[in-house]
Amino acid sequence: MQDFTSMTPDSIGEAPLAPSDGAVVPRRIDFHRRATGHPTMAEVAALAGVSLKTVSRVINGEPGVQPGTIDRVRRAAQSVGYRRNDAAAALARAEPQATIGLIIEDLSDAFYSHLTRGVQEVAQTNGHLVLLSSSEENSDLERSTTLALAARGVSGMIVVPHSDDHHYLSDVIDAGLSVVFVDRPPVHLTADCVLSDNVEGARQAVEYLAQRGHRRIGFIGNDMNVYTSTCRLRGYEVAHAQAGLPVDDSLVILGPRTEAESAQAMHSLLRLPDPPTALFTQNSLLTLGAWRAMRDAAAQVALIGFDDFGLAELLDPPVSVVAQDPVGLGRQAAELLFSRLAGEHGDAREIVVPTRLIIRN
Amino acid sequence: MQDFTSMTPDSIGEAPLAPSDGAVVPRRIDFHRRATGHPTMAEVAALAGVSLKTVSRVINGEPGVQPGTIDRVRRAAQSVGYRRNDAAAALARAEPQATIGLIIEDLSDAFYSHLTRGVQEVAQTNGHLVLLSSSEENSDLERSTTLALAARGVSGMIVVPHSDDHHYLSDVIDAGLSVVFVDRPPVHLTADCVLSDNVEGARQAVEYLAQRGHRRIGFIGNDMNVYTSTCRLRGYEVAHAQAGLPVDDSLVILGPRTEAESAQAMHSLLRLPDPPTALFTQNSLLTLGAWRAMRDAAAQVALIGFDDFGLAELLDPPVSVVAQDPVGLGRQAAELLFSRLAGEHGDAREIVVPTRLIIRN
DNA sequence: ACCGATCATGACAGCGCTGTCATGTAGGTT
DNA sequence: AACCTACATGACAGCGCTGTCATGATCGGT
Repeated sequence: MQDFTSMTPDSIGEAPLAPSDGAVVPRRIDFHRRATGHPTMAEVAALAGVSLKTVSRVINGEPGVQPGTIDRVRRAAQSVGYRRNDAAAALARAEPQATIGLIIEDLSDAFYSHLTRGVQEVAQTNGHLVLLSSSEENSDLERSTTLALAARGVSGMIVVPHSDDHHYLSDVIDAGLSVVFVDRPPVHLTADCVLSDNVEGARQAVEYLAQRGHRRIGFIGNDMNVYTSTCRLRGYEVAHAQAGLPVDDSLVILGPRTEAESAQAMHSLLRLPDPPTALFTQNSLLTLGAWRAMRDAAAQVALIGFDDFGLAELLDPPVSVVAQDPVGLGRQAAELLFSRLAGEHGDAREIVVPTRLIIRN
Repeated sequence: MQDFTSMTPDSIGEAPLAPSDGAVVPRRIDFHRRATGHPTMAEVAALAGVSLKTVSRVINGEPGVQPGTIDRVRRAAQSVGYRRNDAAAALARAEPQATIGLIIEDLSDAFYSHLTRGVQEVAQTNGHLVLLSSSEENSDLERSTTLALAARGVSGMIVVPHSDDHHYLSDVIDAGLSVVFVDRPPVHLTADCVLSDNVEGARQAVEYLAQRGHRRIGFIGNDMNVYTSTCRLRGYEVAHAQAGLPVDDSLVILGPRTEAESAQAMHSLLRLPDPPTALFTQNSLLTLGAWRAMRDAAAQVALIGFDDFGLAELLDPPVSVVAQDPVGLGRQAAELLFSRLAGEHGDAREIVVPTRLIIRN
């Protein structure tokens, strides 16, 4: 402490000025520094009159440095606004940076943004940052973006997969990178994944309708290339089987992807000689389309949609839903990932997050 | 090409096995490699029988390598699943990684998730990834998270500021890091920023109401600590002035932050001896609260809310709004940031993104 | 007063990669 | 044949940092 005051002025004044032995002295060093912007540990060390390693010790809170020295280094660091270069630190430690990658389809979709929030939350508690990337429902982009994340040195990643084949990921996984899939399982690859209970959620909804006496229950869903569609249709079928109801194929419409297409599908259902008295829709877009069609036709059809959406309760009539828990999905996926990062080995796990039937009326 | 086939077998078989000069040979190297996971350029080089630098040339597509060599290196890289360590590359180049930071308050808010999408889009086109961080409306967190991003070596960052003082950022900015503020301007700091046209948007809405003959127009808004509140209230006042209407303070309620509080505020307005015939609300949460209160009271009050929200048109009655363009805000902010990164200097710029009055009825 | 133990500190190599410069080789010129 | 000019390739230092080990100083014990 006491030699701090007597020492600092010298070291401060001296070290940074040093060059005095020639005219061709590379001022480049100084110049270079400006390019990167940040001051380095070496500069702090020179300022504080200690070795680089001692600065490293202080910055990282390692023990075995005298209080006086700590103080001196801290002040020097303060005075030049030093901040550690995490990338370099990670490199030297031969470990990945505290960052996890997240690949989703479309952030403007509420489902994904909530999922992202869940991931972000858990990442933050674990002192990690989230490197975000959007696949825009494009398989090539998903692939390249995934590999880009891997190259960026993330510790692990969470993927909402879109492409049909995640084989390309096995290299990355073999190389020690943990990957957790969420919302849909990986294809051609076994890996951790976190899913909504699609079959059961759909089953419950349709069961509810059946219990209320409905015998003709329609289904509007995407085409069967989408994993969730398949599951939710299965739930619909299971519920029928359990209720002893036959599935009438004319009530099952697969294909619509937009709200308008769904509305059209609903109109065609309503025009049937023996139209459905209830309807189950497979996602919120389709739900909304069907709802519109019902409203326009002033039809009295009981509706339950998969996936909740804002204001569903404020519509007239309000919309009952099978609510997923996107934030929970994200959280669980992140927690699973961090448990892997913490060294938990063992077989790939599949976590199923329950859904909740919300009847609004 | 032709010497490739004759050469590969040798080099492949030989190089990795090399150690044969002692018993104490550090197998640790091999061990270490497994820890990081990824193979390195050195390994690819050994495999291909070339120098590390040549591998670097091939991987980075630098010119001046013979086609045959390129091929050999490519195959070697393929065979071990090589992927470059971007962090190390960035370090060696003494430049930041191709990553921009984004700090927002809450991803589960549609406004922010759309904004994020805009940023993400532009980042992707520019070959950058987005490092996401949430401030959770907590100033300390905003501060620490911002500095964490800076330490992570982002090229620049986009901030939706929450804290009242961004002075702490000036160090970072001085160090050469570009920062763009979005949705709200920086405080105690001049820097680039991208804003919605809050005053004008609000003014237009209130002007519209006034033109429709309304003389008593209410206002429900947050307290005045929030930048956007201030602006939107100003727009309300300006419209009154232009229409020659007095502002009746009993019609202006500041403070509500939740939907319920807004509903309460609306109820109290309706109980006034001379209640408003129209209402302007300052954000979608407050809009919804007021709408609920109006519906519950079966009151006939013309409503325009700032900020659009999903399904506003499906409500009964539908809700007119001043729509912002959150994706556009994000895009513009990112574009401004990239123009800075591209070397565009000059004074701090302020970009104002227009709003759009959407009358639904 | 001597010796090993304890402690604070520093020197140095190396993380995985790139920039710079040196080296060696093949081809063309006189 | 001697020379110069590309050109392909490699050796080496260094980006900013950390781990390991060495060094010198300080201390108590006998």
